[in-house]
Amino acid sequence: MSSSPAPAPAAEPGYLQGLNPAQRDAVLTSDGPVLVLAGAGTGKTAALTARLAHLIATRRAWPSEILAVTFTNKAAREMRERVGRILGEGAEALPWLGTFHAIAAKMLRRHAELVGLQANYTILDTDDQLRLLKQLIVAAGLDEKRWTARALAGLIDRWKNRGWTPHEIDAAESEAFANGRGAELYAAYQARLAAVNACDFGDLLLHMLVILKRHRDVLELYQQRFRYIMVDEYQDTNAAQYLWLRLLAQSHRNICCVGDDDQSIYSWRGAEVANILRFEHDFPGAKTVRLEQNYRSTPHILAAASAVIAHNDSRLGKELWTALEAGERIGVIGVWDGPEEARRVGDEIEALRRGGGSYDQAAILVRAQHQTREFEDRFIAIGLPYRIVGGFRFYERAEIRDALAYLRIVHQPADDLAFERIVNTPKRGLGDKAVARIHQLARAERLPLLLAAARLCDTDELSGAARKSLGRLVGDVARWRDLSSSLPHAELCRQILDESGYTAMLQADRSAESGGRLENLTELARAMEEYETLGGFLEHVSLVMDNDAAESGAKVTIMTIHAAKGLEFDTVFLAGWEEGLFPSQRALDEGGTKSLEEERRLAYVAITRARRRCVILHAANRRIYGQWTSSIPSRFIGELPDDHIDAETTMTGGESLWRAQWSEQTDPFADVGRGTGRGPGWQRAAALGEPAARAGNGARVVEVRASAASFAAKPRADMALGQRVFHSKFGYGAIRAIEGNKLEIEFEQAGTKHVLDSFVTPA
DNA sequence: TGAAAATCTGTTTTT
DNA sequence: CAGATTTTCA
Repeated sequence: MSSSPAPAPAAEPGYLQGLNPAQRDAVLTSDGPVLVLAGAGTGKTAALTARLAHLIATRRAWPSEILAVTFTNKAAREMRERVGRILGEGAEALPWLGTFHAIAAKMLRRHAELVGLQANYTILDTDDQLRLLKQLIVAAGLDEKRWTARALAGLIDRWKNRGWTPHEIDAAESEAFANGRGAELYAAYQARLAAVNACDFGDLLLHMLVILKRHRDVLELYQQRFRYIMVDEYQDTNAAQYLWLRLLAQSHRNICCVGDDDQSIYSWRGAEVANILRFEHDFPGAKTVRLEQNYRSTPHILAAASAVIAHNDSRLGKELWTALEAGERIGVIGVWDGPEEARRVGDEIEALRRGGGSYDQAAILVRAQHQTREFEDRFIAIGLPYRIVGGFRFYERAEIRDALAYLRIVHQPADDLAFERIVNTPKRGLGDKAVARIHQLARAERLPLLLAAARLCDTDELSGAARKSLGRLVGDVARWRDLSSSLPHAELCRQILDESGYTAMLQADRSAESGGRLENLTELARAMEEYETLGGFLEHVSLVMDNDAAESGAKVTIMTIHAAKGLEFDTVFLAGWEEGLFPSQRALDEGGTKSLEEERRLAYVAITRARRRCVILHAANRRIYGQWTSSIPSRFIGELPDDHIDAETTMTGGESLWRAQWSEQTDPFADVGRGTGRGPGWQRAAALGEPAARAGNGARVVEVRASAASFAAKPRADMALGQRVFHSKFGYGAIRAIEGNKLEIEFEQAGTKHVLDSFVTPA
């Protein structure tokens, strides 16, 4: 930092300065297996980074001889930057620092042929994967409603996480899908993937695992190369990753795993806490280092978090301590309902702001993504700047995926899924029958769809128009492929979008969103400019799905607890601590103790994100799938020690039970809602005139009084001639005529349409 | 064939 | 309740 020379005792390298004895131990124990148990906020990343720097600075290994694995792209990026800062330039070239998936993808490009792929294989996203599985399920003569693609995808993913190839699935496992046909479908799926030269996420790891197992020479190559192996977030590794590491570490045995069993929150994704619990057994002679001094949180926060996690049984056990001042107790606030929760948090944040705090020092952490909505609504209303992490991702938008499909088919002609996606987008008169023909020929001749399509154009099987249109598409793709070697790919992308008619299609679309879509495509082409090759860009897209586009300005962060792992904020609001929401109903229903313990670890992660202040909220009533439900505070709140909390219940919240009881009895229509699971908030909704309140049979509640016929034809009170309205698809418009509940609306963009009143809102 | 209406379905968490 | 999917109608 300072420009003055380092003080006298600095015979030691800079990267050790500021490290405590335990951290030093972790850094300097370079050889042999090491397990670093790093509690929350104990300077794990600092130690890990210093260790990496140490290995390089002392010439124990070249940067290219170190395998450093992280779980997120963000963590990898951060580590690269920090090592770079310590070592100056040169560390930029840490070729084997990255996520498991990115590293596996890189290796697999080199050895693809060993598992029947070509080096330019496509990495499928979830959408493509589901589409493919659906086709297979239908082809197998199964009812796709009973046996969903989603379920099969989940199952196959689990198998891959465990490192099992199709023939390793035993009958009992296979039983889990379609009466024992699981393994058969898994095998068919893998065959299809190979045929279209593609693999899914799980395959990146599994294929490489298979290669390392079967090909001694490849294994030895990497065993020799990686003198040192470092793994971050070891508690989150799955079986396949574990087997991978064990194979690679065999020769040099210099493996250092950093993790915290109390922060293991990804078992649903195949992570096995057991990996960290049995490290010493797997690597005999392993040294264990515990990082227990916490630099992040106040004693109150730490004590509360420790008390909660102490309720878990299977732990390695750590005792965190801090030298910081006591600070504020944890706030526990009970409110009436979701909207009040959002209002309350908004108020608190504004108060913080008035007290000189900045918005970006505060975060709201939720259990499930849908909880963000309540806050978003409120913050829009009061104009509080916020940012939601996660949720809709750029590369998942339809127009982006369409554009990518065009690029994919140009890059990799066997990519049938990409072909299917674009063959009639934009519309070019190639309907079901034409596509079916192509499929037919492809299957018969064992050709990729694109080639089959080309072949089909030479026959007279298709009608004139379809044939001409298909011929044009096939020709275009061929031309774009030629162009791809000479044209910068961002330019190629723009050209493809124009020439395919995609841009024109969006321009012709007068709906409210089309403008944004065009902008997204411009942005896509711009993003491509940062990549050397088309293949490199496509790989980036599939591997780096994160969307933290450098948001500028001070904003409050709203995100899930999972997304918050590894982050810290001065003030943290933990919303929705109610039974059924957190811990989630699902964890309570299935999974038993194991998943409850995982929920508790999630609670631990949540609390330990806070530096100075942590506020936990719970609401007495919440609307779930549009139904009001009353709820009780989370058991985790009960596990917080009294000495470290300040509990506060708002008047309305405190009344909740009484009020619920009372209104159920006196409400004249109570029987309407009885047995439908509707909570006490129901008549609140009705009283406010929300048209959404419905009885269990789907009829409007008001209908109890009015006859169905008269109600159905009754025009909405808020709709009058000339009224300006908004339609989610057509945008803004004005009512030209009203006929019962049917409206004739002249839209500003989309022209005149006939629409039911329930589809528009007053603007 | 496409758009509008009815019907279904689902809620953790993500590389 | 909202988004996706399926069915219906012009």
